Amino acid sequence: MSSQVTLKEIAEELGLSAMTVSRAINNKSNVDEKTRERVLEKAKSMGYTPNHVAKSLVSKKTYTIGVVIPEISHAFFPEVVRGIEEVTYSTNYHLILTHSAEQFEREKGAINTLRAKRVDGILISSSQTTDDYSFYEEVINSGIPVVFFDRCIENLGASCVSVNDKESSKLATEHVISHGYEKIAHLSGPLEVSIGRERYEGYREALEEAGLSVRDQWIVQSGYQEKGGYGAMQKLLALPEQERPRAVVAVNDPVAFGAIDAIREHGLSIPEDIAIVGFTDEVRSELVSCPLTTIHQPAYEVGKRGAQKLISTIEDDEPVIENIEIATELVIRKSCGCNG
Amino acid sequence: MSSQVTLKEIAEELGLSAMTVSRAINNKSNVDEKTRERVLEKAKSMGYTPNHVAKSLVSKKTYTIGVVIPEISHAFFPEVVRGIEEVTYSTNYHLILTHSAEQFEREKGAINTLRAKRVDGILISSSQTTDDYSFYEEVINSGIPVVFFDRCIENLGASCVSVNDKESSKLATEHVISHGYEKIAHLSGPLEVSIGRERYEGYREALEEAGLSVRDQWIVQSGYQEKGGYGAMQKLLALPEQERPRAVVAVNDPVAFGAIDAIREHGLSIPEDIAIVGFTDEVRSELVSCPLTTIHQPAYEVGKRGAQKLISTIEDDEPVIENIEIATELVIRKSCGCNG
DNA sequence: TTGTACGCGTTATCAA
DNA sequence: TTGATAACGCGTACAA
Repeated sequence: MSSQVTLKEIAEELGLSAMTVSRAINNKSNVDEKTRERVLEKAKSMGYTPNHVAKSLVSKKTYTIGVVIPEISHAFFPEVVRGIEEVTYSTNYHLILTHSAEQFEREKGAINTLRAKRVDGILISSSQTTDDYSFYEEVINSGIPVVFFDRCIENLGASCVSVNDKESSKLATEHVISHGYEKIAHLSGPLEVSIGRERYEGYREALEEAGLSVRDQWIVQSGYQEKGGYGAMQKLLALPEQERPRAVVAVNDPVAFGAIDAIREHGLSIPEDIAIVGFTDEVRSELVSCPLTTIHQPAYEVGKRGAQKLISTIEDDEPVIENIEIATELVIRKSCGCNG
Repeated sequence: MSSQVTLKEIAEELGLSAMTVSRAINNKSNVDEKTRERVLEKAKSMGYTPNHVAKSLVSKKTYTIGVVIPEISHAFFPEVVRGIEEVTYSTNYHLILTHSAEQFEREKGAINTLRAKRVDGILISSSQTTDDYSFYEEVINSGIPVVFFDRCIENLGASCVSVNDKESSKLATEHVISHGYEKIAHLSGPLEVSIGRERYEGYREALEEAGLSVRDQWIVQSGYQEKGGYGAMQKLLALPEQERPRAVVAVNDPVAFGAIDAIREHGLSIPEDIAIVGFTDEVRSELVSCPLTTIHQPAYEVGKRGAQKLISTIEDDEPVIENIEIATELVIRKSCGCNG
């Protein structure tokens, strides 16, 4: 923060008070037109830039929101950020981007610093290692507007924007079932986080309603990353052949890709030996050698709605807390063996 | 910015002065141990969060840097942001992300607000519609540390982190030439922006050194996006058949993808009828139906080095201004017809 | 060890 | 229309 021209300096140059200069620059009505012109000219020639830090100190408003993202590498999130950015841009807010790398400690640190920076609100997608809800409760109770997106913690008094995870997961699973598969495994996220739990429940419900057995050994925690998917799939492949699943419902696309690697390394092919469906529909999904059947998640829309909800929570006198669900779409490609 | 607990309030509760509380919280040595404990406990129970806005006003330091990105949708940039974030995280800075959508006016607005927010420095990748260097000059002369990345404006007194664009482009072009192609077109970025100009020059030099003619009609401005590549390629395809190029060097991968669409729609195939090389090596490049030969640009590294350079510019007493070039790699796939 | 005074750049308020 | 004063929350410099 290099030393900058201040209102006072402009005032001295002009033989005015800082207050008048302030008024002129902020287009207040009660300034003589000539005075205003003199001030504006001088301000320009001196290279004046208003100091928002000082403004924020008195106004208690920073026009900045914090965004907490668990994994920048997951292609879903940059799209979300694009949606957020579009909204903040048009509403004159700015966005501080933080990244928890799926570590709750890092996430807590980020949130605390965002609070210290007095952002006007925070958009959070919680990390997969989240376990301490009381932290969120404190944050929310402190009065700072919070909106969760994608990975939500509900019933904490904060709004939430996500897709209809459970239904979507159920739909994907039903799709697999309807094509005759019976031995269906699930690579799941941590069940503490909304998307992990809901997608698991969708999978489970689909199986139960179809009268298929839900076997514990077919439900393996994979986390949300490729590596986790790879490892989890290896566990499934290590099962005796007759106990091995014939289809896999993955919690998201990266996990599905990891699983696909494991399946191939095992000498099996997709979808002939094992069918697989994902959840996200990221860039790679339609391009990989066996295009992935998956749930299309409108990332941009999630970001946009999340940002809109946060900003209305910030600005409205009596903000409504709500869970917003955004519709997904089942995209049928080849990996489920139901098509082409 | 909800109303928050202040040092003064804690002090009143405890019958101390705000100063003592401040010292206790900031771990200064000259505080009685018992007092410190009382303060810390009270601060915690009252939910105190330090106010960085007030701190920044005094210290003239925000521990925040601004990042200006031309196009979030281009997969290169989220990777860059990941690199930046890694550095800011480990150095205790934060990152305000702005997006110019390739519009210079929007970029100027973003930079001005970042200055008003008193960020400690700005990382800029300029938009393709940039035409007014005097704006950058003013910004840099105002004393705020600036580092350009990827799309650089040189000789303005700011450091720059980019890949060796000219050499890389030359290398890619030479590769095409070495496989017998002679009619080689270039889909170029705006020549005002460093990468546009340098990649063009690399292309041109390669042709000249090989004794091939550089024909104006084979050099078409495409911008940096898919759509631009599509349109530019259509112009080339509209040429009389014998004047039509047999190979295309695209300024980046998105443009190459756009061009590929145009070529296919024209009923031609790649690489048989027209060969093409890109520049970026983004996620999709190896996955598309005809994998793209391209220059691998280490995006994460660019972000990391850019952030490091910016932060050292901020913190060093006598910062060195330099152009940092990061090495690329030619990745040979199928689209150039030279392989597999 | 603790406290007081002052300033950071700005604006709200009241007075001239 | 303009100006003086105080306040926002904190830390430096000095005094007690």
